[in-house]
Amino acid sequence: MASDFAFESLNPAQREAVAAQDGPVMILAGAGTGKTRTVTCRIAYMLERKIPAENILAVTFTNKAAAEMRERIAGMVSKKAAKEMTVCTFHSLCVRILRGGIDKLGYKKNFSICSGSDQSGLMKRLLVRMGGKEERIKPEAVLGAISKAKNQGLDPTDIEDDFYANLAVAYHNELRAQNAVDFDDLLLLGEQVLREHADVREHFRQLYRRVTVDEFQDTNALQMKLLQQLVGEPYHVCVVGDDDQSIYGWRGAETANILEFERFFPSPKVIRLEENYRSTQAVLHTANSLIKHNLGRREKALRATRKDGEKVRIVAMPGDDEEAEFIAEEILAGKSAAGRKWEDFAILFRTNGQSRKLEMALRERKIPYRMVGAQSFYDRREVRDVMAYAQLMVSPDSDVPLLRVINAPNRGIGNSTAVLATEWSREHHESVWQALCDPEFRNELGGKSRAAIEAFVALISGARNKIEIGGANPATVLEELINEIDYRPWIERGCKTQSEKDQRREGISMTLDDLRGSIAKGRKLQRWIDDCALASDREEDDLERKQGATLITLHASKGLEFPIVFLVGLEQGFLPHSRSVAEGTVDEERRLLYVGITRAQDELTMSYCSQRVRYGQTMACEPSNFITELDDTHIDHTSYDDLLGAEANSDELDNFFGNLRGMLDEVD
DNA sequence: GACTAACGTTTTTTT
DNA sequence: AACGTTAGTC
Repeated sequence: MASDFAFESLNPAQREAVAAQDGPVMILAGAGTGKTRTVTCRIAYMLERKIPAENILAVTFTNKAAAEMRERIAGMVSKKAAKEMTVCTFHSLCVRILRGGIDKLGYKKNFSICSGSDQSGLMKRLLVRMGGKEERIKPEAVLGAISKAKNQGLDPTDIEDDFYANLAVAYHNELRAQNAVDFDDLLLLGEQVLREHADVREHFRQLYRRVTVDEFQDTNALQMKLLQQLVGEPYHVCVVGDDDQSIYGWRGAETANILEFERFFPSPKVIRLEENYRSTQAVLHTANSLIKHNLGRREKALRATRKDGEKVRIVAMPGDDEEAEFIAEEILAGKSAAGRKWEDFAILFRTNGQSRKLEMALRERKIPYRMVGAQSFYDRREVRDVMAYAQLMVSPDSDVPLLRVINAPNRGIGNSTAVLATEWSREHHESVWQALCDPEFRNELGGKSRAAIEAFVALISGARNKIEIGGANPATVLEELINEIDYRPWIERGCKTQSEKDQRREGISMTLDDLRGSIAKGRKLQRWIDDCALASDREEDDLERKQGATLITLHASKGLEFPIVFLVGLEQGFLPHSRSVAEGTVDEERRLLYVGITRAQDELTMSYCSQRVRYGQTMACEPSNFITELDDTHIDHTSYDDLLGAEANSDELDNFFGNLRGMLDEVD
């Protein structure tokens, strides 16, 4: 037997999971049952058994989760082994597969990945071209429909709405012409190349002999197909998940994958982890009483290993201002009275828009906090622009980045010229870049535009030559280019506040530094661009560096835990969200709340408001129906007013609520 | 083509 | 309330 680094600290079910190394394995791991620990131990044990690290693949849901898992394994076994394993998302796995074999599908190997605002920009142009502008269709709506179809394994031309189907075709052709793919194409083409090319398939099956898939409840039909291609006999595949925590149905996730796993991978060993180590009995009981209301789930007996603990509080708030103030004061009080760290507190909400008042309340009290989510770093304008220039260094024929920066900063190539160039490129079946280089096209233009275009072409070509012919460091070349075009002054001119300016400047330098670091590690420019496109993860370093209370959406909170949790906005329309009510997906909202509740280790406070400001207007709110579904055994129902009255005797709080009243009066 | 002012829209969740 | 888009002006 191996030197059991962890065996003795595991419970019997966890031990069984670690020991079950061969053939298909399904681990059904309820919230807080030590899932990550079990999975990392299981992989560490593989390494212990001298399975070569390069044969191990672990697929996670986010890049951050991948980094974490790798780190934890590194802590248990050798750093070297952890480095040699493949731990990544389905999407980055597919990039890996496609960088080697996409030419088999008729793409050039230097394909680019179109994501985020570039994708919306492309769709927006298509809407204009195809006359969908009058109907005020949102590009994101079309992209969403296309994405959904692709992930369900449908052809986008099958989309019900004819106009959408046409747009889907145009969108696909456009990407195809640019040798570009979107996120969904990565999976689609990855699966296709494995399915159609036995040599590629065998290569990867030989390479990844041991596959683990985390957060399996969030995989969709397409990812399941991919997994089937990737895993051959004798099916050393392990999936880990919890159907109660499936919250990505809107992205095509199918809990059916959990139920159907055994159909694809015969007679799997099924192991249940049901002992919850995270939460108090009060929290867990409350969570269980809620999730019970979902039909068609795998019944689970989640057992608390901890004592009852503090009662769960449900607080009725007059409005969202009071809610924010109350929580901020609670954090302040909890920090000093109970000796908690800022990091012990988390505030969970349904939509990103709900964070603003909370942020303000925290900032007023100088409570440090970190916002997880919100706008992705990589979708910030200046970052996108810099990356677009980087991409032009690699492949100037990519229209999307080219059109993005053709006039950023302003260089005298306005919209009308850009449209002319695009049309010319379409007529001549070439890229926009090629059109710009074409003397015939230039002759069509006025002298001013022509000179501007010639300068632009010279700029990009010059930079490309420095890298390709001169062998210069791409990071240096890009930095010089950014300086040469006076990008910084231009972007700063559009800023209203100083902090905005600082932010932009920081974004630019962080991007350039990141590239420099990546190049220093010996990576190619293309690789860096790929990593950025896939890492829609937030500023990871920033996240780890920054200390403080956590503000986070319910979705992003999955997999995390906090000693003290505030869950706000339990109102009809927010939780469940009105859209989910309309679409008949309230079950998923219930799971979302379940995920939120089970994040709490020691204390949980949920709140709802009678009114809330939306679109600058005050609106009345009803308490969420979910509240009535909860079992009250461990719940303390109170209201803002109750707490005001009850705490009136306490000196330190007296002041606070006095102040609060004062503020309210001012508002009124 | 660039800049400004008025207008209208917005808020689900993310690889 | 705040942001992005659009129309109108120089």
